[in-house]
Amino acid sequence: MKIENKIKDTVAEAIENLYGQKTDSNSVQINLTRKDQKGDFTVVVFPLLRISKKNPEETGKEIGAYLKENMTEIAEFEVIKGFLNLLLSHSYWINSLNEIKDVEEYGFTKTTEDSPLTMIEYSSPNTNKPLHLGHIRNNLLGYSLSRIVGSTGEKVVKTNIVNDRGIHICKSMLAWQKWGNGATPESTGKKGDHLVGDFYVKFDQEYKKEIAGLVASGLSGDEAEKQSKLMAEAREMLLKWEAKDPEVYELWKMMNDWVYKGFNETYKALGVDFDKIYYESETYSIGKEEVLRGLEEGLFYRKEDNSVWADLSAEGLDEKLLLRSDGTSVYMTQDIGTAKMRFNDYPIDKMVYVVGNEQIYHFKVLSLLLDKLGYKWGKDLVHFSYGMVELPEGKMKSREGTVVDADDLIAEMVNTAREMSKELGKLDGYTEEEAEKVYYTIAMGALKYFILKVDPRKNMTFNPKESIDFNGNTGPFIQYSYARIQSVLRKAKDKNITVPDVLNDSSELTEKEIQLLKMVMNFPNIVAEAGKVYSPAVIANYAYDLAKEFNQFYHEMPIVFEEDAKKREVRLVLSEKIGEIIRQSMWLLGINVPERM
RNA sequence: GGUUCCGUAGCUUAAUUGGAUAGAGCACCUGGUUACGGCCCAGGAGGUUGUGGGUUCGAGUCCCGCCGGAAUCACCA
Repeated sequence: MKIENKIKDTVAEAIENLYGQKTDSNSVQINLTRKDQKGDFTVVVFPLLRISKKNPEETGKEIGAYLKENMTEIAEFEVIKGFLNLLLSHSYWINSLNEIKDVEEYGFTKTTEDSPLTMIEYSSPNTNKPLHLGHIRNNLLGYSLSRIVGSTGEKVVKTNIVNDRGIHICKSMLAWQKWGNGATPESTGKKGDHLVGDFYVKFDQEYKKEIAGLVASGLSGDEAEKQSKLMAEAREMLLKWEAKDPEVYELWKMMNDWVYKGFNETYKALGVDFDKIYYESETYSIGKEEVLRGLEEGLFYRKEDNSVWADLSAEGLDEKLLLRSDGTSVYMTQDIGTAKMRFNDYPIDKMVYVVGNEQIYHFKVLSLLLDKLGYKWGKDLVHFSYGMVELPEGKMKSREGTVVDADDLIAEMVNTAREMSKELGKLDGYTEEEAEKVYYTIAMGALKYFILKVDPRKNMTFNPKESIDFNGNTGPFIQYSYARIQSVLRKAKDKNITVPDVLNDSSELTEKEIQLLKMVMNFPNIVAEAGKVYSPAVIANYAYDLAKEFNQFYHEMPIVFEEDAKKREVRLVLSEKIGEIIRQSMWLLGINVPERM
């Protein structure tokens, strides 16, 4: 049994014995003791005064005395201002370490056949431009979430919905036809997604020129947009695409393939992957069918102009368009279709959408619609929304060219990591290839950690320079701490120091060692917490605290050079376990740790 | 204007879900350490937790009103 629960039970028992009233042990409030106070666990006595009818000091003392009497684990207690602080014995801590030291994947819950299945959708790119910093946040959050949820005992399916159709893609295609001169990724040496993105930009430029010309000839802005020939051509192309016009369709396939190749490179560099990819071009027609089914069942209604709507005013929302008057589908229709396909493919218990917070309203509506259409997870689907990524210079705006390209950013991070590592020269003896791998690990650790450590809901500012710092609350600092532990363990091995299977529980522990053990044993709670609130940031902050605490310990006392064998053994086992937990924590964030750096 | 989210030190952020004196990092200033690795330690400065009320033994956290910022409210995706 977990010690927290044992304390709770015993407190309940104490109350019954002392004051003659039964209490639910779950209502007993217990926390880890604040760092600046003596003690390990704290029982909050205020809520118990109602029962004891005595002052906080007295109540705390009576309960404390009872606990000490009845629990061998408790060595001392102290009551301060209504808080009962309990100090556990050294042998308790060493025995706890004995219990967990050989447990693999400590803190993770294994999935079984009957585990619930959660599907996590993330990434969801458009195929008309390359990925940028905003997508990076999405991908990292989604991937980390899938690992966290998967470690709390749930089955996870990672999925991606690719927005591979629509007017925006026709714009790129049209620009390529008009001004591309047959350019291909091979002929230009450009990554496919970048090449297509260039034509998307080209379209926008030419379109603006055309509008400016029309306005100069005396039209108003609105009229000019209506009269634009370019836009008309793009729309015409979309209609041809929907009609599967062979020429348009082939062009669409070819350009999308270029983009996918490019995306796959970026995904690989980011270290993310998917179990199942859906394409909007395959789901939008299913969405239409679903909407028509809903229409037949009287869930939706048709307006005079033939468009189809859902009335959500009873739920406090507006009317929502589901099919245009010309019968074509909108964003919502496609998401309904995708949901249906997924539901057919997997026995989904819970659906999580990792999508930016600008779409909160959309997902509120989607949830209601899916519920109406009879999907059991529709009502409580989770829209994991996150804030924007900004730069120190200000907001990213694609029109103003201040977007940070994902590939550029990754390359820049690797360069910085290489320069810094070379200066420090700890990789002497590594081959070039091995060293490159380490640079990459550090670069991605910096990038990923910096983005994942902040509360997802908040808008964040990405500062490349700060993120790759080796000190402070950064990924490389944690990676460094891990590498340092491995270095200590190697040293122990060199000196032929071994540890017994079971540590002797009679040795004394220092404050620092106990503090570290407490943190180690709190790891399972942290994982559970992160899974519950869907927050990689919880893991990130924990990993940092643990690394920092270890570094203090490392500084304060010798490990390998400790003369007393019993002490040395405890410290080695503790160090090894902390190394494992740092590795696991970083793994949950999708970050690798190097043996040396 | 309606709805939703956010507001903590110069900057980036945390706070065990309502608990003790709001805790870190970066940057800045003193000093000390630096056996296993760049670490680390002590101290200084920096906070009316946007603001005013309310609930509570107890509020950064819950409720209400303001102020500021963001997003959204399309036959765009």
